[in-house]
Amino acid sequence: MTQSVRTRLSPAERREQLLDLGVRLLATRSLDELSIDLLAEEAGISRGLLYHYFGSKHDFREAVVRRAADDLIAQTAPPVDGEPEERLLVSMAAYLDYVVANYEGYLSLVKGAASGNAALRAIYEEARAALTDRIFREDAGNQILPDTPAVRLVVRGWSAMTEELVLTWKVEPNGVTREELIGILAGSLRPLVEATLLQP
Amino acid sequence: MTQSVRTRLSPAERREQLLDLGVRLLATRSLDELSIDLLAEEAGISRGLLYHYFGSKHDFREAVVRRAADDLIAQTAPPVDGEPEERLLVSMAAYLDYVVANYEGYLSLVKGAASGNAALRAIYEEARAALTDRIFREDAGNQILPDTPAVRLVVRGWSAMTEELVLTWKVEPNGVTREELIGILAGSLRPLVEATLLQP
DNA sequence: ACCTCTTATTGAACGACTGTCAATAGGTAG
DNA sequence: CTACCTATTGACAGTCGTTCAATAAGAGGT
Repeated sequence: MTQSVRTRLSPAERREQLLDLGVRLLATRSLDELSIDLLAEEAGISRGLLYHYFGSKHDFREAVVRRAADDLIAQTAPPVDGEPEERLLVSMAAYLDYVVANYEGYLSLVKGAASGNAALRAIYEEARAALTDRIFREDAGNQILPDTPAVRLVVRGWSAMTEELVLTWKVEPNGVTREELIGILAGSLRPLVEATLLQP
Repeated sequence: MTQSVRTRLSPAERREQLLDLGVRLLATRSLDELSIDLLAEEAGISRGLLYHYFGSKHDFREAVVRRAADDLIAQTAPPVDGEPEERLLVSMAAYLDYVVANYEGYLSLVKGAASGNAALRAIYEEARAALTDRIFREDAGNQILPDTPAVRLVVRGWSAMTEELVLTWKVEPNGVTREELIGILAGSLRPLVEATLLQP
């Protein structure tokens, strides 16, 4: 991988190469093991060049995480037609399949977000908001999901539950099938909201 | 804070002092901002001494997180008598109050666990297992919660939801009262499990 | 083919931090 | 008061993030 000859790319190409490499490395290492040293060596460039394209290590990580989040949102876009319940099922399936297919990378995204950095957290929040806002949008007229603070809160909690369930199931399915899990995920939202609305 | 004179404590005392200081600092800084330098200066000792008591930075962090987790478990112990539903309510209230009172520290615990390190993750898992196992134990005879893989999975998800809701609510209550939140948390477990059992 | 100029790229240097270890000194037993 | 045990120190080596003046790749003009 060590490049003896200095190759000169256009800024756009180099930036792309470094971001792609960053996302790819995220599947093997965790976010804070993604050192400048490692990345420079793996890309066959000097450490200095990274600072030319991304101001700091944090900025680079932020760009990598943002790209990973964009991938997630793009690849789990819900279908535009069909019944609300059906679309929710398809959404859940897409999310589940994405996480299973990109397990390590997704884990790095989640960990990175939780790891304190405000910028990373914001990207993560944004991605999850994009996923849950779809649900409110899918429910035209807010018949299933009235838009109250408590319901917003519960939908957010349901997102966290979904994430936890999918990540856990990926590691230990324990006999639960993919279809069962999707059914549980999609089928739990309505009872949760109803239970919330029953609160005095 | 700089100690001009070298004070010699018994190993037990020094260990205790350092751990306490570590937990206290966790309320201000995040886990990976808890450097050896900072801690040594704050404690008025040399960096070397920290390595005498804890083999490495990771070991020290692990000890600090373990202490924080033990605190959480001890302070949220459920009452031994009363109806199951009532005990669940009291448990939830204790958990909520603990998180609100120790918000920053609890956040550091959660972040630390998510941050990749296997040892930290294990401590966190252990703490959460202690919290959820209580629920299964409270439900004598497993009338509400049959002990199946799917139900185990959902209870785990419900834990994640609970954590998310409490942390979010602490920052943005949005008009939801403490009692409402506790009601939502405690009242959501049964519907969730029932919806799960309905899955074909 | 050669030259020129822009700018992508380098590598040395600095500071902050983790980790190691032989030397030092506090306190206690005798 | 002395001697010994060991808690504690401080200096040193290695790693990593970050900066910046110097270098050379490659395109465009002649």
